[in-house]
Amino acid sequence: MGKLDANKKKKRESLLNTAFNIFTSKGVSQTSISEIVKNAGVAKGTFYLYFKDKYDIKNKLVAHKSNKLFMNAITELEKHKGLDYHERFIVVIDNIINQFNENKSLLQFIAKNLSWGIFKNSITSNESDNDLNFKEIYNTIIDESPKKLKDPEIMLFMIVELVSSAVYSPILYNEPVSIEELKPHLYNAVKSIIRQHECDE
Amino acid sequence: MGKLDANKKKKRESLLNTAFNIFTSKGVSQTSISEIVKNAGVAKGTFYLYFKDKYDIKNKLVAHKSNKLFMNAITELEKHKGLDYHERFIVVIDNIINQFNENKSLLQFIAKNLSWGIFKNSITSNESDNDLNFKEIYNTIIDESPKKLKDPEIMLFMIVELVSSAVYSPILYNEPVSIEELKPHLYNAVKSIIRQHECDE
Amino acid sequence: MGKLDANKKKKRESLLNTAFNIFTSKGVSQTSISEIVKNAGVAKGTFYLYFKDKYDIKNKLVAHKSNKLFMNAITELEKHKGLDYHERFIVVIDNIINQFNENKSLLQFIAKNLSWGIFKNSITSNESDNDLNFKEIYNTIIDESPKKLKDPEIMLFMIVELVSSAVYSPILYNEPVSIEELKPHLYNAVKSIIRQHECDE
Amino acid sequence: MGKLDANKKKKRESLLNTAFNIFTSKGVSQTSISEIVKNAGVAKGTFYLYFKDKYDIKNKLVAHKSNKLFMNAITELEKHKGLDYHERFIVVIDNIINQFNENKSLLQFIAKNLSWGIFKNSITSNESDNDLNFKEIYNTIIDESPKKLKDPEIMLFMIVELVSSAVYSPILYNEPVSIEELKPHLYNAVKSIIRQHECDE
DNA sequence: TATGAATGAGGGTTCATTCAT
DNA sequence: CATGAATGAACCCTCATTCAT
Repeated sequence: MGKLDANKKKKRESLLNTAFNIFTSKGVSQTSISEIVKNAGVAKGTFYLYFKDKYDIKNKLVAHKSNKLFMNAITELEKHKGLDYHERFIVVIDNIINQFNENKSLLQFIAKNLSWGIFKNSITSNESDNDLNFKEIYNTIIDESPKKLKDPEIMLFMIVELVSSAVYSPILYNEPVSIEELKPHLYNAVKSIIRQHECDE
Repeated sequence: MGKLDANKKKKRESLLNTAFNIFTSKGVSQTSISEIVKNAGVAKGTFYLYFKDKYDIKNKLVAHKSNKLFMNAITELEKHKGLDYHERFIVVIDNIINQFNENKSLLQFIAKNLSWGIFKNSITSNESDNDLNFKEIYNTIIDESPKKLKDPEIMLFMIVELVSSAVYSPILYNEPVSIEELKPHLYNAVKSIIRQHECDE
Repeated sequence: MGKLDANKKKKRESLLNTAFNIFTSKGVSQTSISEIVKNAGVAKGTFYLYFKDKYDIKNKLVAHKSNKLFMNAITELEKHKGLDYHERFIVVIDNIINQFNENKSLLQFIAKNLSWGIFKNSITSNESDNDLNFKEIYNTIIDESPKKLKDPEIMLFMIVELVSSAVYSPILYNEPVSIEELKPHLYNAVKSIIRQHECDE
Repeated sequence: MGKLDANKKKKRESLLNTAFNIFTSKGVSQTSISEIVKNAGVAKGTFYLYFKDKYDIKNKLVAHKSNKLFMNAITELEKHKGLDYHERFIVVIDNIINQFNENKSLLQFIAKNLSWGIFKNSITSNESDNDLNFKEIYNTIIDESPKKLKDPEIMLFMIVELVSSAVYSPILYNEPVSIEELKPHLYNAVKSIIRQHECDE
């Protein structure tokens, strides 16, 4: 890679990082492109060499950040091969919650976009950025189950919605309880949702 | 009430109704005050006699609309005195879901604000608008239970989050399934969350 | 008319006059709205209260200025009731040429728009600004002729094109001759065009 | 000519052709250099190796295109040696009109610049492009006349202005009549202008 | 109270031009 | 010669807010 290409990459990265920081600190709609470029240390016109507009950079950030989020969770999962199905489920959820807990601005940024929409988009979209194959993950989760699952998609949907929605307030405001206090209840709820979708033989 | 007062009230109502319609059709951040007053048929300056800015009117609308939402659900609940505790819970949830289903722009408008935040705000805030006493409702729900509940607030929190999050996509996009298909699964999940919080004697 | 309305009119006039001056001194496409409002002594936003964009104000100026041009010529014509048809024709043309000669920036501004296009637009358009009825003038010119005219519209078209095109360079640059030197030749040419369209009986 | 020189010439030609196409399709002021180079398939910096700015390339195009226009007309004229003076005049005019009629974007592009200005510029300027000697043509036209002409320059001026102005609307919009309907009237007008400048002996 | 003309800061975007490669 | 990434001034336009009426 030549010096020029490296420089281009640096500029793009700088814009992405700066945009992420400002987006998380004051919201996307309150952020202006002027502010992004000023903080990124590039000229206004440069922004338009890399992104179409504010929403283009936002979408690329959402895709990029959530991709990393799931990648990390999958990596963690591979360390727990021995666990049973229900527990492996919890490992993934727990890892994601912990990532959010350690990086609250990440939570704030993708909270509104996470949940089912992201699964859908991630599976269908084929961004070059997107090196994670959600379809495969999805199938792996479903197929791994030792018992046959009734309506596995609905089950997964409800779990994703419950978790993504319920972690927000505890992590950010300790309301109504801290995330650590919530965890056992939440994981019990998840397990009971799974159990309800398992066919009895 | 004098004629003048009536006129005042009419202007305020007109602004609120118009703002709600435009907010739901094109989003809050895309709506300008100019557009609201033009459609409401009042002068620009008049807006500032009743509201501080766009976000003031938005917040008042959220409070007002969600208040009405719960009022309707409580009214419905009173028609089902005979049912047992779990079923009465479902009656409330079902009623709210149905309201959203029949008024999708309402869902879109308060979806992002509903969930636990609204309970909290509604309980603490003392808007003159706000004639519903959430605290009382909350206590009623908890106390009504025949069995003693462990951590009733966490239970309620998880139910509110699960329901408010999970209805959005099915109602608006039939994704991953229609709201009618989702309902039985969702209500089972709710019931099992309740069951987990009931103390065995 | 109240003080407010008077003020509004003054602002609008100021914008029109300023725009005309800048347009004629450096061309429409080289003129920015910023420059117009700065010289007119009003705020940028004010421009948009009165005009849609730069081309809106340009069109209104063209219509307004050419209207005045023809009005003056017609007024002059009424002083020469006794003259014969050909001479009355020349009176109108001569008057318009003299107006241009005394107001060279006017010539520069509407030269590109004058000619047949303006007749057409003026006849069809119904601007409230436009208090001159071109259709009527056109008919008057045609009907006044003592001899029957063949293809009167084509005759008029050629005269308008010849005159509007031929005066530009002599008035502005004295090229290839001064306008006064050109006049006799031009008027002879006009008369011979008319003569060719008169039916011999 | 070396391969490199050929390549240079090719780039320049590509820029000229592309610019002409875009200029005629959307107007000079609406065309950006970015668009020209993108369509010409060269880099942005390359434009500045050949032309000073947008108006430089425009002027070179006008000179080039009108030069070709007259060259073609002269070539045609040489096929009609036997005709008399008036008819040879008409042959030139007719040929130019036909060229415009077959290439309407050419008309649109040079219409505003054609007329007397082009004669003047073409005679005086000594562009390397400009291999046609207008001065010579001009003299030939004047000298060819069998009768002595009064003020031949004014005569030529009026003819050029009349023709160049009158063909625009008929060719592009068939207004007020088609160019074919206009031709006989126009040629009669031209002939009568010539006749008026011929000295009777 | 109610009005709406006026404001001007600040938004997004374009583009001619430069210059290191 | 040729490139195209980078620049930043300048563009058009919107809009929340004010204030004289």
